[in-house]
Amino acid sequence: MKTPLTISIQDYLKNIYDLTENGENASTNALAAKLKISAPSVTGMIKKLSNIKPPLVEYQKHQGVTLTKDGKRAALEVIRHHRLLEMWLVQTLGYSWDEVHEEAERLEHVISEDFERRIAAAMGHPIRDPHGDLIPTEDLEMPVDKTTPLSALRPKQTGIIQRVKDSDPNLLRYLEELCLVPGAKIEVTKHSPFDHNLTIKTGKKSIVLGLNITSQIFVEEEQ
Amino acid sequence: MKTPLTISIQDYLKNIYDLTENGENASTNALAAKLKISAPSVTGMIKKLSNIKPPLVEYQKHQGVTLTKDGKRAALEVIRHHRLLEMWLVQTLGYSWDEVHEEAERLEHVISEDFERRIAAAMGHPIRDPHGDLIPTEDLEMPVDKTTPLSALRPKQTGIIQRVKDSDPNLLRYLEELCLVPGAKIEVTKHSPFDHNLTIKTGKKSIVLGLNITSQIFVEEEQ
DNA sequence: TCTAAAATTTAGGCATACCTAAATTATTTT
DNA sequence: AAAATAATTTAGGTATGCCTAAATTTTAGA
Repeated sequence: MKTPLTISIQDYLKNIYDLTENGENASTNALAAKLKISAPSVTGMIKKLSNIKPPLVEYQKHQGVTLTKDGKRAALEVIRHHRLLEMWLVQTLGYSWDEVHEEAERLEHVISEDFERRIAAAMGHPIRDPHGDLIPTEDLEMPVDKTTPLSALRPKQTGIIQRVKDSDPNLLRYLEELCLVPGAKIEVTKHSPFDHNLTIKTGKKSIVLGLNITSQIFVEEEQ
Repeated sequence: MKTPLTISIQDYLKNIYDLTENGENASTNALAAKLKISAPSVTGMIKKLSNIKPPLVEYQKHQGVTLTKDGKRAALEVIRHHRLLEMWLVQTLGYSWDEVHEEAERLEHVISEDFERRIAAAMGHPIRDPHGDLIPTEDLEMPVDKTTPLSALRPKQTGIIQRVKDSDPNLLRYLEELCLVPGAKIEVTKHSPFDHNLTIKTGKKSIVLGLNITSQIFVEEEQ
């Protein structure tokens, strides 16, 4: 009997993908926090995912989990759905980039492969979603991200914003007001050594941004 | 504690709505057949739905169920989602009318009210879905259908196809080939009394249709 | 009207996916 | 290195929503 990829399982895989992108194992607690589920529940599901026929995760007690090839494919499928949907909602229904996440979060689990192909084609096979996150390709490869956190730039360096982490809708709304959105050209004009504040010039405006903001913005360096 | 409208419950309510549209109660077996679920499971769910705080169904043992006001509202909400989604999939993603049902069936349970409003507005608040089924209004009233089954028409009578029952995708594909789709003008030219076949003229073609087809097509009579 | 068939319900189970409390293992601090 | 703390797992439970088999009720036929 094949284990169906339930919505719960899809959510686990997607979040394990996120937590293991840096190369580390996903810890039980970190997963529990991301999924807003108790740690014992996570342990239970992890065990299950590591024991099904083609295992979806690699698990050693007390060591956290990583995705297997199969698990990674399944995770990228969900992530592709999510990011295509976000782009679709913004482009065709006028959602703003701070509103799309929740809607895509529910739709991602129920759309067909046919639907996925249709919206991808209708949008001309976009590379990034509205926040600039890279969209896994149709054959489920994750493109390599070559951007740098804005926080790493220093005065005189310039770049184009490619991506903003979409964790907080309020931050997104704030950045939109400041026109700090993907595509915007920026130049760092000042760096404050102790608080890590950066002064950014975008268009005609100059703005001072703290590290908790500049670490969420990723740019493609120019020159 | 509020009982959440789970996907299962939404499916029950929607199907009870269908089965009770004629004024009769929905029988356990009929519901089980429509939902493709065993009869005992249906009995169990029905009992639950009739016992929750504002009951969603009215139930008497061995008598079948009807929807309460609350149940009807919830059912119409799901049906509105379904029909708006079908229209939207056809209009914006090029789905054909025989393909949309399945996709809408899954999406209907997860879209937000915001999403509903956006697609309704984007399409100019359509009255009917691609099969001609009436779409419940935003305040969840079901418009009155004034169409007649094609099977009730007799020679010389003419009409415009408004609706085709969407139960069988193969029938839909067949009718599409014959251009018997909502909006098509037709004229009945012959009636065979014993087999109830009707000969229909549409455009330049004449077609003979059996009762199992003409009873699935609904027209607005002219003159 | 009585009986056979059909419809429905009761009884008892199962899988999924969550929970809390308690036990265990790992890590840090002193 | 022992003790304190943190992370994780085990144990035992719950709600949902489905199942089959058996009992019961209703309906319909002779």
